[in-house]
Amino acid sequence: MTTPYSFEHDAFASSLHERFAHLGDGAESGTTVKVAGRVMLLRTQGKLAFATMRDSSGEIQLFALSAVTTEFEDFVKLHLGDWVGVEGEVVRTRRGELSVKVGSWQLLAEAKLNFGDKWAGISDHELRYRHREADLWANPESRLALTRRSELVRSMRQRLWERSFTEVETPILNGIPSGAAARPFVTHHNALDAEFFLRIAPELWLKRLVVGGFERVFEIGRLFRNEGISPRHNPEFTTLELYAAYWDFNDMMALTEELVADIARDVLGTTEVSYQGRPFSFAAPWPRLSMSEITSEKIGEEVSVHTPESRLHALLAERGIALHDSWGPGRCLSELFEATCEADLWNPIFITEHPVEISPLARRHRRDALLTERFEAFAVGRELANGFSELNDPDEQRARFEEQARLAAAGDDEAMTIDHDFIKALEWGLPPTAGLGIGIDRLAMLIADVANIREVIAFPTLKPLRDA
RNA sequence: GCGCCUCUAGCUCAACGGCAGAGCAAUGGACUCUUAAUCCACAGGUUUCGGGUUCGAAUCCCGAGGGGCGCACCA
Repeated sequence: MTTPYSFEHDAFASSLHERFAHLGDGAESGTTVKVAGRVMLLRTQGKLAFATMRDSSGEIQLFALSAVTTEFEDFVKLHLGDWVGVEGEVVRTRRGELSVKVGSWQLLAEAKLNFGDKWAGISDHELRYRHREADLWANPESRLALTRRSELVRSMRQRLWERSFTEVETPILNGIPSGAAARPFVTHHNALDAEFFLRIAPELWLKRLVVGGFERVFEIGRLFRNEGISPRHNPEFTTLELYAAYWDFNDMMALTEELVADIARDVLGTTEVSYQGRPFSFAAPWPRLSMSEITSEKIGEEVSVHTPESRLHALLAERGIALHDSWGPGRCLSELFEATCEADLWNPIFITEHPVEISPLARRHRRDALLTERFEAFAVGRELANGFSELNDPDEQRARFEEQARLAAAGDDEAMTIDHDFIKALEWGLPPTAGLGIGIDRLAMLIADVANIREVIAFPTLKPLRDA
């Protein structure tokens, strides 16, 4: 069967429900519209037929009558899932359902596969993720989650543009993986006969743009980390990273909480929501506690990077955490925090003043040289954002990289690689600058109220099927 | 990478050591206001794959593969 190359439609389901809300039962509007979408349900009744048609906006009933509808015999043979274009009058049936009384209609495309049980939909996770196109039609909440994500990103861009940030794009193929501590994916460029790494963070490139004079830049883009997959981890994921010249980490925390609360209001209309059945608030300001403060409070004794290492080791041992040779007091404190506090941080909170030992790109704290002016925002027990006053001293950055190289030599396969081009950039002068990173997928999970990161990724990474 | 759970018709699920079933979808038919329409009829399967135990395996055991959850890694 030949189907048309185009169909000119002039109405959406949801707009019809708005425009004709006051049309009485059994009344005819006198208005003819053209709508298009997929047949989701079909009820035939002799010389009448009722179809529920869904488009991107919602659903509208199609009311076909043998006396009115062209090719009525074919209409009643439509399959669930078929795409149709319909021209007809807007009416409300005697039973009160707003409908398009089908005059002429066209089959736009046939669905040769069905979309699952018309009541239960598709619940098999594997089928849903491998064939999201079917999931999206069978399960409206799947489409809603991806729509929320789209609205989130749109809001984020608008809110950053409003604040004079410039959106940029930086390389995904990198000669060295830099800007974070993570295992990279490796690929190969044939013509250059060179090894490339998919980026694990855009951080160093973005700071080079600040050196170049972009005082406020941001990038929303895909990162790739060669790590385990879990309900909260996809190997490719999306982050916002931004940098603002002349700001410090306090300024950046203020932006973070405002930005996220604004996004919640833009997308959901409120900052007060629930996540997985539990109340949750995006409202700013968010509490601020240093890593040392919250950990001390939690374990009931004062701990910090100045605590004797023997005591830190004992506290770790009490909690069954295996100590690694390379861990100094900073790493020990961080491990203690993660083990005792992180999972309980439900509403957004800033944890600040991370040890310099675990923050090779952050500037030393102005009041304590063992700490940095860094913050992480946590929500629902997970890290939501990370930011700091940027280290802008090239000599110290070189020394920090060299320390990372020592860790790598000692067997830490996630220690940062030394980036000489970045050090050179700092030698041209990076003004005082603060940076921020927010995991878009993680934030989308909160906004969409879903438990698995795959729900907010259209096509999440799955193990390829292979022949036995 | 490790542990636990899981895989039955296109979809949602039964059967849990004794003939592999239902609803929906599909197919044929009835029906002029349906709402997961209803009714009648018909069809649909190497029970993910490969071994094993047994008189007999969807069911028990071993292995492989996919998926879910937890741990590890991490955001």
